[in-house]
Amino acid sequence: MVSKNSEGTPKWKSNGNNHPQNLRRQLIVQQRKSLPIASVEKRLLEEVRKHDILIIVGETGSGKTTQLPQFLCNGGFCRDGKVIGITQPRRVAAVTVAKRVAEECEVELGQKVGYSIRFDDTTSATTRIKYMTDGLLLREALLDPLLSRYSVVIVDEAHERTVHTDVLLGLLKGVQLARSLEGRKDANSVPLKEANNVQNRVSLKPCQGSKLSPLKLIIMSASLDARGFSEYFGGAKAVHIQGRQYPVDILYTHHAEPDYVDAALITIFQIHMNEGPGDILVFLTGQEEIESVEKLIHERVQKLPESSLRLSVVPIFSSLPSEKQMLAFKPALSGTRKVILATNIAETSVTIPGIKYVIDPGLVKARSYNHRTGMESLIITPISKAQALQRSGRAGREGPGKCFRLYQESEFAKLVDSTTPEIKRCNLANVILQLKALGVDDIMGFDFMEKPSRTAIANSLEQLFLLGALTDDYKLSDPVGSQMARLPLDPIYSKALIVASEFNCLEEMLISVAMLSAESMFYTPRDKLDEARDARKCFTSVDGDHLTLVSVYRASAECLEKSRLAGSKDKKAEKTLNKWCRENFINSRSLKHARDIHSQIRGHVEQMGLHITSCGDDMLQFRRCLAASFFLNAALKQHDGSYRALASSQTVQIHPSSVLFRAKPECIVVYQMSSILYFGIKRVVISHLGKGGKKNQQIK
DNA sequence: GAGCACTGC
Repeated sequence: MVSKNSEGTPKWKSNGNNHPQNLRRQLIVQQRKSLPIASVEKRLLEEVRKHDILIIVGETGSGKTTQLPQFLCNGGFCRDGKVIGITQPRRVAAVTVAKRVAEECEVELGQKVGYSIRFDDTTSATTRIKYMTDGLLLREALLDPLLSRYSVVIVDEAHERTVHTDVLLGLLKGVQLARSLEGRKDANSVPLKEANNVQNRVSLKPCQGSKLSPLKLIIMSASLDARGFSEYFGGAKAVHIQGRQYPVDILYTHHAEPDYVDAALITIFQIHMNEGPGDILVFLTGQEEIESVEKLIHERVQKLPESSLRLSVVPIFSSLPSEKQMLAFKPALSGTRKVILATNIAETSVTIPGIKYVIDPGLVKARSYNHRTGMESLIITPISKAQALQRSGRAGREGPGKCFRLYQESEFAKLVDSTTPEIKRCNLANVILQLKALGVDDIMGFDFMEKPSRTAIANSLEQLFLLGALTDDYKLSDPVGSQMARLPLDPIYSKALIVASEFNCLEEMLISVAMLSAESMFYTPRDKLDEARDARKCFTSVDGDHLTLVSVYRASAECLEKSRLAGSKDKKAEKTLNKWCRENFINSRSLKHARDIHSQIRGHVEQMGLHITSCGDDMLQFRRCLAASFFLNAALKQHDGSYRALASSQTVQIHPSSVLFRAKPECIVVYQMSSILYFGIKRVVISHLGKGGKKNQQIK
C-alpha cells in the first residue's frame, strides 16, 4: 500500500540500504559477527554465571574489550540498575572503546554506554556499561567501599600491571568476599571472625540495609601470565580466546651488534632497498636518540639512487607537541615510505596504521626508584620477552609483517618473561595513603599479587608519618591524613596545600602544585634555543622555580581572560591561548593539564573548608610555607657548591634549567631528585654517572 | 650550563 501525504500525492520511501548510515550499520554488524569472540558468546556467559572469578586470556584483535560487556548486558547482568564496569590503564582507551560500543549498541554516548575518566565523565543514571580508568575506580572505592553499583567489574589489560591495577586487584578480591558474606549473613553460615575481618578491612561505614548481590570479577590479560592471575585468585578458571593477528616473521642478527643505533640505521636502509612497500617502525629509547637518528637518516638519504622510493622520517614521543605527533598518523605520500622513530609510546599507547616492518633494538628507558635514598633514575635496560612480543605484534595489524630484532636469538632467551610490576619500583606513599583511607591498616598484610619489599613499605610509612598523615600507631590521622587521602596528588603536595592555608598563601600554592603535577611546561626545540630562553626570562622569579611557574600560570590566565573580555567564545579563547603558548615556548598540552588539575583541586580544597587567600607580594611568607611543607626534600649547600640532601645524605646538584642555578642559595628545597645513568647491553655508553637534582626554592 | 621512557587520580 502506498501512503499519501496531505496533498494526496503518493509518498515513496527508499528501503535505505544505500544510505551511508545504513552501510556503516551493516559494516558494524558484519565486523562484530566476524570477531573471534562472537562464536563463544554462549560459552562465555555460562562461565561467568558458573564462576565468580574468571580469567580471560584474549589475544590482540579478539574483540574481548568491546564485546564481552555487551554479552553480559544482554545476558541479564544489568538488571535492577546494576552497572558493568570495565577498567583500562589508559584514558584514551576508555574513551575510544566506549565510543565504539555506544555506536555498536546504537545509543548516544552517556546513555546506556559511557565512560568516566578524570576531568571527563560522560556517564548518567541510565549508564549500564561503564568504561573507566583503573585509577578512577580506586577513587570511587573511597566513596563506596563495596562498589555496590556494580554487578560485574572487568579489569582489562591486567598484564600491564600498573600500580593502579595491582592495588585494584587486591581491593576487588576483598570487596568480592565482603559482598558474598554480606549476602549470606542471615544464613549464619560464615564464621563470625572471618566475616568481621573482611568487613573491617573493606568497609569504613556499616553497610546500608539492602542486601548486595555477589560481585562478578573478570580479569582480562594478554597470553603470557594467565597462570599468575589464576593462582592469585585461588586457582580461578582461565578461558582462552583466539586473536586475529597476521603472522610476523621474526629475524635476529647473526652476531652481537656493538652499536644498536648504527645497526638500526643499516636495517632501515636494507628494508628500504630490498623489501616491498610498507612503513617501518623503529623503537628507540628517548628524544635525544630519536633526534640524532633522524639527522643521520637525512644525511644518508642523500646518497640513495634517484630512482628509489622516497623516505620520510617522522618522530613520535610523548613530550612532542600534539600537532607534530599527528604527522606520524598521516599516510605517506605515494612513492614514499614512512619511517617512524618512536619511544615506548608506540608499544601500547598509540597504534600507528600502515606498519609492516618493526625494528627492535631490545632496549627501553625505564624509571627505577631507590627506596633507601628516595632517588629516581631513568635507566636504559633490556626489554622483557612480553615487550618484545608486543613490539613485533605492531607489524602484523593489517597484514603479514616482519620484525628485525637487533640482537641474537640466544640473547632473547635471556630476557626476563615480563617487566617487573610498577608497584615494586615506585614510591609507595600514595598507595599506602589510599589503602589506609580504604580501611586497610595492615599494609604488610594486604593481599598484593606481588608484595613490595618491607623496606619500601617501611620507608613510605615513615614519610607519611613525618608529613603528619599517620598517627603514632600508624593509623590515618584526622583531619590531616584523611584530607591528604582525598586529594589526588603526591602526598607532599597535599601536605603543602594544608600548610599553605595556615600561611595564607593557598592561592599561590594551589597554582604551584598544579603546575608541578603536570608535565614539563617549557618546550625547547633544538633549533630555537635562544628564542626559547629569552621567552622564559619574562617569567623568571628570583624567588625560585615555584614562583616562576606561578607567574607563567598567571600570565596565561590573564591572556585567556583578556580574550574572553573581548567577547571570544571558549573555543576562540582557547585558540588565542595556544598561540600565546607557541610565542612563549610553553607546552600547551601541559598547561591545559595544569589548569584542569588546578580547578579540580581547588574544588576539593574548598569542600574541605580551607581558606584560599593570597600572600600578595610577600614572597617570604610563601618561601616559609615551602620550607614547612617540603622539608623532606631540603638540601644544604656544601663547600664545593654542591648540595647535600638532608633526608638521604645524597650529594645533589641544581639542574641548569632552574632559575636558582647561578644564585646557589644556602638552603634549597627540591621538587624532584633524579639521577641519570646509562647501561647499554649492545652499545657501551657509560657516559656519565652524575646525579642531577632539580632544585627549586630558597628558604630563609 | 644540561636534558626528560610512559601512564594515572
